[in-house]
Amino acid sequence: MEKTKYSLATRELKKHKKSLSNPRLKILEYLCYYRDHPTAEQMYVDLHKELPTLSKTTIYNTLHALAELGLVKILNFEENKARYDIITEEHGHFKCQTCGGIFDFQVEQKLIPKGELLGYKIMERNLYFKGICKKCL
Amino acid sequence: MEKTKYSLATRELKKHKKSLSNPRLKILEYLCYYRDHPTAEQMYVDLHKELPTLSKTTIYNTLHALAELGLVKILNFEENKARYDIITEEHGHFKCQTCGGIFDFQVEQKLIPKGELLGYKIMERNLYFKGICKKCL
DNA sequence: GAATAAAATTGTAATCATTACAAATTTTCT
DNA sequence: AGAAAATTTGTAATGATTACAATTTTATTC
Ligand SMILES: [Mn+2]
Ligand SMILES: [Mn+2]
Ligand SMILES: [Zn+2]
Ligand SMILES: [Zn+2]
Repeated sequence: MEKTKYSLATRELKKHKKSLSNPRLKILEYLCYYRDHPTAEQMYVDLHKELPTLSKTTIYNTLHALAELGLVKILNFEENKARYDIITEEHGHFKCQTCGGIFDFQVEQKLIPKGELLGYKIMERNLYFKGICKKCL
Repeated sequence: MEKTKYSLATRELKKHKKSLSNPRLKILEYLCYYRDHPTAEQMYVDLHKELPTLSKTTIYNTLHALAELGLVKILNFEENKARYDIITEEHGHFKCQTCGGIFDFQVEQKLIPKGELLGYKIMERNLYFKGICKKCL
Protein backbone atom coordinates (compact mmCIF):
# COMPACT_ATOMS: atom_id res chain seq x y z
CA MET A 1 0.00 0.00 0.00
CA GLU A 2 2.69 2.41 1.05
CA LYS A 3 5.10 1.08 -1.56
CA THR A 4 2.30 1.15 -4.08
CA LYS A 5 1.69 4.87 -3.71
CA TYR A 6 5.37 5.62 -4.03
CA SER A 7 5.99 3.54 -7.12
CA LEU A 8 2.76 4.74 -8.69
CA ALA A 9 3.92 8.31 -8.18
CA THR A 10 7.39 7.75 -9.62
CA ARG A 11 5.89 5.95 -12.59
CA GLU A 12 3.51 8.85 -13.15
CA LEU A 13 6.35 11.38 -12.92
CA LYS A 14 8.34 9.48 -15.53
CA LYS A 15 5.30 9.25 -17.77
CA HIS A 16 5.04 13.04 -17.71
CA LYS A 17 8.76 13.48 -18.36
CA LYS A 18 9.41 14.85 -14.92
CA SER A 19 12.80 13.90 -13.56
CA LEU A 20 13.00 11.81 -10.42
CA SER A 21 15.09 14.39 -8.63
CA ASN A 22 16.22 14.01 -5.06
CA PRO A 23 13.83 16.64 -3.68
CA ARG A 24 10.87 15.03 -5.41
CA LEU A 25 11.69 11.55 -4.22
CA LYS A 26 12.34 12.69 -0.66
CA ILE A 27 9.08 14.61 -0.57
CA LEU A 28 7.22 11.60 -1.92
CA GLU A 29 8.91 9.32 0.59
CA TYR A 30 7.93 11.67 3.37
CA LEU A 31 4.28 11.78 2.32
CA CYS A 32 4.16 8.01 1.95
CA TYR A 33 5.77 7.35 5.29
CA TYR A 34 4.25 10.00 7.56
CA ARG A 35 0.63 9.90 6.61
CA ASP A 36 -0.41 12.47 9.14
CA HIS A 37 -1.33 15.24 6.68
CA PRO A 38 1.74 17.41 7.22
CA THR A 39 2.01 21.10 6.45
CA ALA A 40 4.66 22.44 4.08
CA GLU A 41 6.50 23.85 7.08
CA GLN A 42 6.61 20.49 8.85
CA MET A 43 7.98 18.82 5.75
CA TYR A 44 10.56 21.54 5.38
CA VAL A 45 11.81 21.28 8.95
CA ASP A 46 12.04 17.49 8.82
CA LEU A 47 13.48 17.08 5.33
CA HIS A 48 15.96 19.87 5.80
CA LYS A 49 17.88 17.63 8.19
CA GLU A 50 18.78 15.01 5.63
CA LEU A 51 18.73 17.32 2.63
CA PRO A 52 20.10 20.66 3.87
CA THR A 53 20.01 22.36 0.49
CA LEU A 54 16.26 21.82 0.13
CA SER A 55 14.36 25.08 -0.10
CA LYS A 56 10.82 25.81 0.94
CA THR A 57 9.99 27.00 -2.55
CA THR A 58 10.90 23.59 -3.91
CA ILE A 59 8.55 21.98 -1.43
CA TYR A 60 5.70 24.16 -2.63
CA ASN A 61 6.65 23.67 -6.28
CA THR A 62 6.82 19.93 -5.90
CA LEU A 63 3.59 19.62 -3.94
CA HIS A 64 1.78 21.65 -6.57
CA ALA A 65 3.28 19.59 -9.36
CA LEU A 66 2.22 16.39 -7.62
CA ALA A 67 -1.27 17.77 -7.03
CA GLU A 68 -1.44 18.69 -10.70
CA LEU A 69 -0.79 15.07 -11.61
CA GLY A 70 -3.41 13.93 -9.10
CA LEU A 71 -0.80 12.29 -6.89
CA VAL A 72 -1.36 14.53 -3.88
CA LYS A 73 -4.44 16.20 -2.48
CA ILE A 74 -4.20 19.67 -0.97
CA LEU A 75 -6.41 20.01 2.10
CA ASN A 76 -7.69 23.44 2.99
CA PHE A 77 -9.74 22.91 6.10
CA GLU A 78 -7.37 24.70 8.48
CA GLU A 79 -7.82 28.42 8.95
CA ASN A 80 -4.43 29.44 7.65
CA LYS A 81 -2.17 26.70 6.37
CA ALA A 82 -2.68 23.90 3.86
CA ARG A 83 -2.09 20.24 4.55
CA TYR A 84 -1.01 17.59 2.07
CA ASP A 85 -2.29 14.06 1.62
CA ILE A 86 -0.80 11.25 -0.45
CA ILE A 87 -4.16 9.49 -0.33
CA THR A 88 -6.13 10.99 -3.17
CA GLU A 89 -9.11 8.64 -3.05
CA GLU A 90 -12.16 10.34 -1.57
CA HIS A 91 -12.26 10.17 2.22
CA GLY A 92 -13.18 12.34 5.15
CA HIS A 93 -11.00 13.99 7.79
CA PHE A 94 -11.58 14.19 11.51
CA LYS A 95 -9.58 16.57 13.66
CA CYS A 96 -9.33 15.90 17.38
CA GLN A 97 -9.53 19.15 19.30
CA THR A 98 -7.58 17.63 22.18
CA CYS A 99 -4.56 15.93 20.62
CA GLY A 100 -4.67 17.77 17.31
CA GLY A 101 -4.48 14.55 15.33
CA ILE A 102 -6.10 14.37 11.94
CA PHE A 103 -7.68 11.01 11.17
CA ASP A 104 -9.05 9.59 7.94
CA PHE A 105 -12.45 8.02 7.64
CA GLN A 106 -14.31 6.40 4.80
CA VAL A 107 -17.32 8.09 3.27
CA GLU A 108 -20.03 5.55 2.65
CA GLN A 109 -22.99 6.08 0.37
CA LYS A 110 -22.15 7.23 -3.13
CA LEU A 111 -24.50 10.15 -2.48
CA ILE A 112 -26.82 10.93 -5.33
CA PRO A 113 -27.46 14.69 -5.49
CA LYS A 114 -30.88 15.51 -4.09
CA GLY A 115 -32.64 18.35 -2.38
CA GLU A 116 -30.98 21.63 -3.26
CA LEU A 117 -28.27 19.80 -5.21
CA LEU A 118 -30.68 18.11 -7.59
CA GLY A 119 -29.36 18.76 -11.08
CA TYR A 120 -25.97 19.91 -9.84
CA LYS A 121 -22.82 18.20 -11.05
CA ILE A 122 -20.80 17.23 -8.00
CA MET A 123 -17.14 16.84 -8.88
CA GLU A 124 -15.49 16.88 -5.48
CA ARG A 125 -16.67 16.19 -1.95
CA ASN A 126 -14.79 17.31 1.10
CA LEU A 127 -15.82 16.26 4.58
CA TYR A 128 -14.15 17.76 7.59
CA PHE A 129 -15.31 16.81 11.07
CA LYS A 130 -14.17 18.09 14.41
CA GLY A 131 -14.46 16.58 17.85
CA ILE A 132 -12.58 14.33 20.26
CA CYS A 133 -10.97 11.07 19.26
CA LYS A 134 -11.48 7.79 21.07
CA LYS A 135 -8.07 7.88 22.71
CA CYS A 136 -8.61 11.38 24.15
CA LEU A 137 -12.11 10.72 25.44
CA MET B 1 -36.44 34.26 8.83
CA GLU B 2 -34.19 37.08 7.79
CA LYS B 3 -35.68 39.40 10.42
CA THR B 4 -35.48 36.57 12.91
CA LYS B 5 -31.71 36.19 12.60
CA TYR B 6 -31.19 39.90 13.01
CA SER B 7 -33.36 40.33 16.09
CA LEU B 8 -31.99 37.17 17.61
CA ALA B 9 -28.50 38.54 17.17
CA THR B 10 -29.26 41.95 18.66
CA ARG B 11 -31.01 40.29 21.59
CA GLU B 12 -27.99 38.07 22.16
CA LEU B 13 -25.62 41.05 22.01
CA LYS B 14 -27.67 42.90 24.65
CA LYS B 15 -27.75 39.80 26.82
CA HIS B 16 -23.94 39.78 26.81
CA LYS B 17 -23.75 43.54 27.53
CA LYS B 18 -22.37 44.29 24.09
CA SER B 19 -23.50 47.65 22.77
CA LEU B 20 -25.56 47.78 19.61
CA SER B 21 -23.09 50.05 17.88
CA ASN B 22 -23.48 51.22 14.34
CA PRO B 23 -20.69 49.01 12.95
CA ARG B 24 -22.15 45.92 14.62
CA LEU B 25 -25.64 46.56 13.38
CA LYS B 26 -24.49 47.32 9.86
CA ILE B 27 -22.38 44.17 9.73
CA LEU B 28 -25.29 42.12 11.01
CA GLU B 29 -27.64 43.71 8.49
CA TYR B 30 -25.18 42.92 5.75
CA LEU B 31 -24.88 39.28 6.72
CA CYS B 32 -28.64 38.92 7.03
CA TYR B 33 -29.35 40.54 3.70
CA TYR B 34 -26.57 39.23 1.46
CA ARG B 35 -26.47 35.60 2.34
CA ASP B 36 -23.81 34.77 -0.17
CA HIS B 37 -21.03 33.95 2.32
CA PRO B 38 -19.04 37.15 1.86
CA THR B 39 -15.39 37.62 2.71
CA ALA B 40 -14.24 40.30 5.14
CA GLU B 41 -12.89 42.27 2.21
CA GLN B 42 -16.22 42.21 0.36
CA MET B 43 -18.02 43.44 3.46
CA TYR B 44 -15.47 46.17 3.92
CA VAL B 45 -15.75 47.44 0.36
CA ASP B 46 -19.55 47.45 0.43
CA LEU B 47 -20.09 48.80 3.94
CA HIS B 48 -17.44 51.46 3.56
CA LYS B 49 -19.75 53.28 1.16
CA GLU B 50 -22.46 53.98 3.70
CA LEU B 51 -20.18 54.03 6.74
CA PRO B 52 -16.93 55.62 5.55
CA THR B 53 -15.26 55.56 8.96
CA LEU B 54 -15.58 51.79 9.24
CA SER B 55 -12.23 50.06 9.49
CA LYS B 56 -11.28 46.59 8.41
CA THR B 57 -10.10 45.77 11.92
CA THR B 58 -13.59 46.46 13.23
CA ILE B 59 -15.02 44.06 10.69
CA TYR B 60 -12.69 41.33 11.88
CA ASN B 61 -13.28 42.18 15.54
CA THR B 62 -17.03 42.14 15.10
CA LEU B 63 -17.12 38.93 13.10
CA HIS B 64 -15.03 37.18 15.72
CA ALA B 65 -17.22 38.51 18.51
CA LEU B 66 -20.32 37.30 16.70
CA ALA B 67 -18.73 33.92 16.06
CA GLU B 68 -17.85 33.74 19.76
CA LEU B 69 -21.52 34.14 20.61
CA GLY B 70 -22.46 31.52 18.05
CA LEU B 71 -24.22 34.06 15.84
CA VAL B 72 -21.92 33.68 12.86
CA LYS B 73 -20.05 30.74 11.43
CA ILE B 74 -16.59 31.20 9.98
CA LEU B 75 -16.06 29.08 6.88
CA ASN B 76 -12.55 28.00 6.03
CA PHE B 77 -12.91 25.99 2.87
CA GLU B 78 -11.22 28.50 0.57
CA GLU B 79 -7.46 28.28 0.16
CA ASN B 80 -6.66 31.70 1.54
CA LYS B 81 -9.56 33.77 2.81
CA ALA B 82 -12.37 33.06 5.25
CA ARG B 83 -16.06 33.45 4.52
CA TYR B 84 -18.79 34.32 6.97
CA ASP B 85 -22.24 32.82 7.34
CA ILE B 86 -25.17 34.13 9.40
CA ILE B 87 -26.73 30.68 9.18
CA THR B 88 -25.15 28.73 12.00
CA GLU B 89 -27.33 25.64 11.78
CA GLU B 90 -25.45 22.71 10.26
CA HIS B 91 -25.55 22.68 6.47
CA GLY B 92 -23.27 21.94 3.56
CA HIS B 93 -21.71 24.26 0.99
CA PHE B 94 -21.41 23.76 -2.73
CA LYS B 95 -19.12 25.93 -4.80
CA CYS B 96 -19.73 26.22 -8.53
CA GLN B 97 -16.44 26.24 -10.39
CA THR B 98 -18.02 28.14 -13.26
CA CYS B 99 -19.93 31.05 -11.69
CA GLY B 100 -18.13 30.97 -8.34
CA GLY B 101 -21.40 30.94 -6.42
CA ILE B 102 -21.54 29.24 -3.04
CA PHE B 103 -24.83 27.46 -2.38
CA ASP B 104 -26.21 25.94 0.80
CA PHE B 105 -27.60 22.45 0.99
CA GLN B 106 -29.15 20.46 3.78
CA VAL B 107 -27.32 17.53 5.29
CA GLU B 108 -29.72 14.66 5.75
CA GLN B 109 -29.10 11.71 8.03
CA LYS B 110 -28.05 12.54 11.58
CA LEU B 111 -24.98 10.38 10.91
CA ILE B 112 -24.13 8.03 13.71
CA PRO B 113 -20.36 7.60 13.97
CA LYS B 114 -19.34 4.26 12.54
CA GLY B 115 -16.35 2.68 10.86
CA GLU B 116 -13.19 4.51 11.84
CA LEU B 117 -15.21 7.07 13.79
CA LEU B 118 -16.81 4.53 16.08
CA GLY B 119 -16.31 5.83 19.60
CA TYR B 120 -15.30 9.29 18.46
CA LYS B 121 -17.21 12.33 19.70
CA ILE B 122 -18.23 14.35 16.66
CA MET B 123 -18.84 17.96 17.58
CA GLU B 124 -18.82 19.66 14.23
CA ARG B 125 -19.39 18.52 10.67
CA ASN B 126 -18.30 20.52 7.66
CA LEU B 127 -19.24 19.50 4.14
CA TYR B 128 -17.78 21.30 1.20
CA PHE B 129 -18.60 20.18 -2.31
CA LYS B 130 -17.32 21.45 -5.63
CA GLY B 131 -18.77 21.14 -9.09
CA ILE B 132 -21.07 22.94 -11.50
CA CYS B 133 -24.43 24.36 -10.55
CA LYS B 134 -27.65 23.70 -12.41
CA LYS B 135 -27.71 27.14 -13.99
CA CYS B 136 -24.19 26.83 -15.37
CA LEU B 137 -24.62 23.32 -16.74
C1' DG C 1 -25.49 67.13 32.88
C1' DA C 2 -20.46 67.27 33.44
C1' DA C 3 -16.70 64.20 34.97
C1' DT C 4 -14.88 59.71 34.83
C1' DA C 5 -14.43 54.95 33.65
C1' DA C 6 -15.18 51.27 30.42
C1' DA C 7 -15.98 49.61 25.86
C1' DA C 8 -15.47 50.00 21.04
C1' DT C 9 -13.27 51.69 16.99
C1' DT C 10 -9.47 53.12 14.20
C1' DG C 11 -4.99 53.29 11.62
C1' DT C 12 -0.73 51.45 11.26
C1' DA C 13 2.62 48.07 11.77
C1' DA C 14 3.60 43.17 12.32
C1' DT C 15 2.89 38.32 11.21
C1' DC C 16 2.88 34.37 8.53
C1' DA C 17 1.80 31.22 4.72
C1' DT C 18 2.31 31.29 0.07
C1' DT C 19 3.90 33.04 -4.50
C1' DA C 20 6.81 35.59 -7.93
C1' DC C 21 10.96 35.86 -9.97
C1' DA C 22 15.56 35.89 -11.49
C1' DA C 23 19.98 33.65 -10.75
C1' DA C 24 22.37 29.33 -10.05
C1' DT C 25 22.52 24.41 -10.48
C1' DT C 26 21.40 20.00 -12.40
C1' DT C 27 19.68 17.10 -16.01
C1' DT C 28 18.85 15.99 -20.74
C1' DC C 29 19.82 16.22 -25.48
C1' DT C 30 22.90 16.78 -29.58
C1' DA D 1 31.87 18.05 -24.18
C1' DG D 2 28.64 21.87 -25.05
C1' DA D 3 24.06 23.81 -25.58
C1' DA D 4 19.30 23.76 -24.21
C1' DA D 5 15.78 22.62 -21.03
C1' DA D 6 14.30 21.59 -16.54
C1' DT D 7 14.80 22.12 -11.71
C1' DT D 8 16.17 24.23 -7.59
C1' DT D 9 17.31 28.06 -4.72
C1' DG D 10 17.24 32.51 -2.08
C1' DT D 11 15.12 36.63 -1.63
C1' DA D 12 11.56 39.80 -2.20
C1' DA D 13 6.59 40.52 -2.78
C1' DT D 14 1.81 39.49 -1.74
C1' DG D 15 -2.33 39.32 0.81
C1' DA D 16 -5.24 37.98 4.58
C1' DT D 17 -5.34 38.40 9.30
C1' DT D 18 -3.75 40.03 13.90
C1' DA D 19 -1.38 43.03 17.43
C1' DC D 20 -1.39 47.16 19.51
C1' DA D 21 -1.59 51.80 21.04
C1' DA D 22 -4.15 56.01 20.33
C1' DT D 23 -8.63 57.99 19.68
C1' DT D 24 -13.52 58.06 19.90
C1' DT D 25 -17.87 56.54 21.65
C1' DT D 26 -20.77 54.76 25.22
C1' DA D 27 -21.96 53.85 29.96
C1' DT D 28 -21.63 55.05 34.81
C1' DT D 29 -21.05 58.07 38.74
C1' DC D 30 -21.66 62.18 41.19
MN1 LIG E 1 -6.35 11.89 4.58
MN1 LIG F 1 -24.13 28.71 4.24
ZN1 LIG G 1 -7.24 13.01 20.30
ZN1 LIG H 1 -22.68 28.21 -11.47
